[in-house]
Amino acid sequence: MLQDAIVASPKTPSTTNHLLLRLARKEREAFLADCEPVDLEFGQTLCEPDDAYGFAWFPQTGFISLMVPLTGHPPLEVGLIGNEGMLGATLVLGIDQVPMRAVVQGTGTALRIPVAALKRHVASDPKLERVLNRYLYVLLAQLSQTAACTRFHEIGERLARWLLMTHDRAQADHFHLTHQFLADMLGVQRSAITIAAGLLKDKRLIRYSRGEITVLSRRGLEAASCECYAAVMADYAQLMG
Amino acid sequence: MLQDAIVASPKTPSTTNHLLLRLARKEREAFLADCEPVDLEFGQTLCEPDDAYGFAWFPQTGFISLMVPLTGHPPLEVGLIGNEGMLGATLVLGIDQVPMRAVVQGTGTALRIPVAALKRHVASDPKLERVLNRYLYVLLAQLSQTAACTRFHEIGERLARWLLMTHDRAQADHFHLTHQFLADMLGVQRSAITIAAGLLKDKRLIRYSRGEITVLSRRGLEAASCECYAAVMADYAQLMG
DNA sequence: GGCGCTTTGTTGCCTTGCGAACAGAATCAT
DNA sequence: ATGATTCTGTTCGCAAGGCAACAAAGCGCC
Repeated sequence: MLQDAIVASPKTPSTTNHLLLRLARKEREAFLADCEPVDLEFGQTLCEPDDAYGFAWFPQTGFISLMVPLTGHPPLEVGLIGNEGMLGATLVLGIDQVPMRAVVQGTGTALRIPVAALKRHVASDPKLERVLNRYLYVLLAQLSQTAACTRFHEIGERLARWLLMTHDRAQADHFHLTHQFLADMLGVQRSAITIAAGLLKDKRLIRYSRGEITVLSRRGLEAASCECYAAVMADYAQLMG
Repeated sequence: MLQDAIVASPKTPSTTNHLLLRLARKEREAFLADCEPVDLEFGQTLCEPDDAYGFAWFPQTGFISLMVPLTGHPPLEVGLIGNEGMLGATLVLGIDQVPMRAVVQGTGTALRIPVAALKRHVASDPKLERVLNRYLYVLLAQLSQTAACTRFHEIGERLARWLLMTHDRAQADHFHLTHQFLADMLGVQRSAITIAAGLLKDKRLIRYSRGEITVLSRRGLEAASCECYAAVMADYAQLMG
């Protein structure tokens, strides 16, 4: 999978990022020529709130969490970005920063493009602008949905939703996540995750051991998750196609 | 105050909306010529999630809540729009809808402009585009902050924050809000509001009786509120101010 | 003045989930 | 092997806030 992303002839670099795949061939190639493949390493912080961006990132196989830090509390995850999206969507607004912290959450690769180059491409390719605009809208929808979800839905439902989102972005049935890590993402106690995960395990929806989680039944997880998973997917499908 | 908004010579209509006040005089006049003053009535629903917009609204003295409905739960408020902002910021992305419900929450007036006219002005006035882009960014910041706030902060802090936000937008020390209404906004029990409001009353920060709330000490409310009030204000000031 | 509606005050029970602590199991380094 | 570390399972007490019910007070309407 990593191969798909970076092994390509110099003339026609390819990508697995869904946003970039929407561009016309010619513009995509021009865009990719300005990109640089980089490794995303688990735990790496790509930016802090109000940091100026130097680059935008288009994940290929890795994925990135958007987190809101509050003093005196663990940071809360409010968005997840994989190869269906990008980090830096607000650049299309002409604002070179983001109000959140971005942390690599799944090791893998991404394409990185300097802000100036991105802006140049946006100015010259209406289709690119359109794609980024739409993605920004989806991000907005995701944020608002997540706000309500975090308030009202129970840990088990939220865990199932989160596993599904990760499953989509990991592009594999199997990924590394400890209970502690999940607790941090959802903003809950570690022991609450152990209990909720234990229930999912009992229902044979997932298997796990020492941080290695395997999804056994997507369908089951979808039934166990709150409506928010489907809602966000529907928004994405409606706008991005 | 209502007078400011709608009494103006036909040649130079004026506005109290901060976004529109940022436009150059000539463009503002052209913009206002396409606007229609409308009354916002408490409780009125301006749009539902995924509705197509017919208009964008620029509040002058009224204000509007953005709410996320979840099945089986009361809808949760995630954003508040007064004369510092607008309803329909996503139009600048070329998307004629919003992922949330918009409900009038403070009776007053707004300027309403048809979507097509707004787009025409955005295309011809880079300053307008810039203002709307920046406002959209602020909205994004507000959403993410609110998501974390709703998760972690206590009812008393959130109530104080919410009263401050309303105070700013009501442009008066006095407004109509029952405990039940506050409970719906914050997504909590009515009796929890009675208790939290009782504490603020004991501290002489507010006074209230049968839905009529008076702010006695902004400073005190700021101290009683969580960091989120200041954070959102700072974002707004940094980008718009 | 009396009736009824709305708003606020208060109480008690219950659930969820937090905080903290500890035990066992798997993995890793030496 | 053996000890250290990391991860998972489990427990207990506790606090915040949900849920429900009801009392009292203010206000408007006849």
